[in-house]
Amino acid sequence: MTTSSEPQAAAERELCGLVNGLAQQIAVHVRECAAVLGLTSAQATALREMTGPMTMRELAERMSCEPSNATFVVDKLEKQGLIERRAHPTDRRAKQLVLTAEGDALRERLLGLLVQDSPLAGLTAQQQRTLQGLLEQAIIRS
Amino acid sequence: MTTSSEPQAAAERELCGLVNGLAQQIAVHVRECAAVLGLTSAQATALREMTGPMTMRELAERMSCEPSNATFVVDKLEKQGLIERRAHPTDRRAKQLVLTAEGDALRERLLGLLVQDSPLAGLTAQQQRTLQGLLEQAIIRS
DNA sequence: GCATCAAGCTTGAAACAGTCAAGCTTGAAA
DNA sequence: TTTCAAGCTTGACTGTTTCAAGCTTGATGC
Repeated sequence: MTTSSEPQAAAERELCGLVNGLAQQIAVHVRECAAVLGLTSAQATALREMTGPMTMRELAERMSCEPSNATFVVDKLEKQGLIERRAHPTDRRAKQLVLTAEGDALRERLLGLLVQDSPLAGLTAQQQRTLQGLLEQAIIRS
Repeated sequence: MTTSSEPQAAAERELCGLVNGLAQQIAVHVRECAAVLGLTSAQATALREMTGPMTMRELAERMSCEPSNATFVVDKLEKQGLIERRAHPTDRRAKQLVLTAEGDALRERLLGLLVQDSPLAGLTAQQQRTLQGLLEQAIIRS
């Protein structure tokens, strides 16, 4: 049995479960916020990652999915008039994605909703800072 | 603009993004570990939650999904000979899910893989304990 | 200049995930 | 025993995601 001989592994398992639980709660939260604005989860993720003009590939990487998937999601956002595909200024192969005025406004509303009542609201400002530090370290390392 | 007048909100946004990033990394990690064993993410989640015999409903709750979805996933696991639907000892309506010997062995391998190279491996034991405390508080509150 | 290969994006097919409504069997309670 | 609720399954449907294939364009080497 690895259980009794390696308590460290057991602790990591438990922590892994906790992070998974939090991740799931956040996923639900994102879906709910997105639904309020008439978006799906994937669309909300795309909108959230659109911090500025970028190419399809960049967006796909930020969403950690295939470019073909990004194509699908951007299609939907474009149909809703939230995003535009423009010609890339220097690379004629690439598209430059730009949020429209409505897209930008909706993005602001989305970010507001995401913060509100988030699963992290139960932590104090100090605790949030601590958590942020740990997360940054964990993410950078991997 | 809420940005300049509310620095607190900006900090929460950043933290929210970090948690989302970690959640995504973990999702990718789970998928990769599952793929090594010939499983999908949902199948791996089900296997991970099978800490012992339980009903379909219990499993669905642990996976935080609908029972019909659990039916779908258990079907796949059953086809692979990893899990069995038995008659429930006291309630004839319910099924009792039990891992087969192969299912149990695969579960052990999965848990091992999940811990290995997890996005949390970059933290010390002490940091992991701190993180665990914060996550427990965040999850309980919401 | 031109051939070749790689990069960026799209398309179509397919699998997977997830919800919802409807239906069946069974348990529990009036 | 009648009625209602619980457990599970099925089927239809939507959304997500991946993969392979194909097109255009950029970059590299001859």
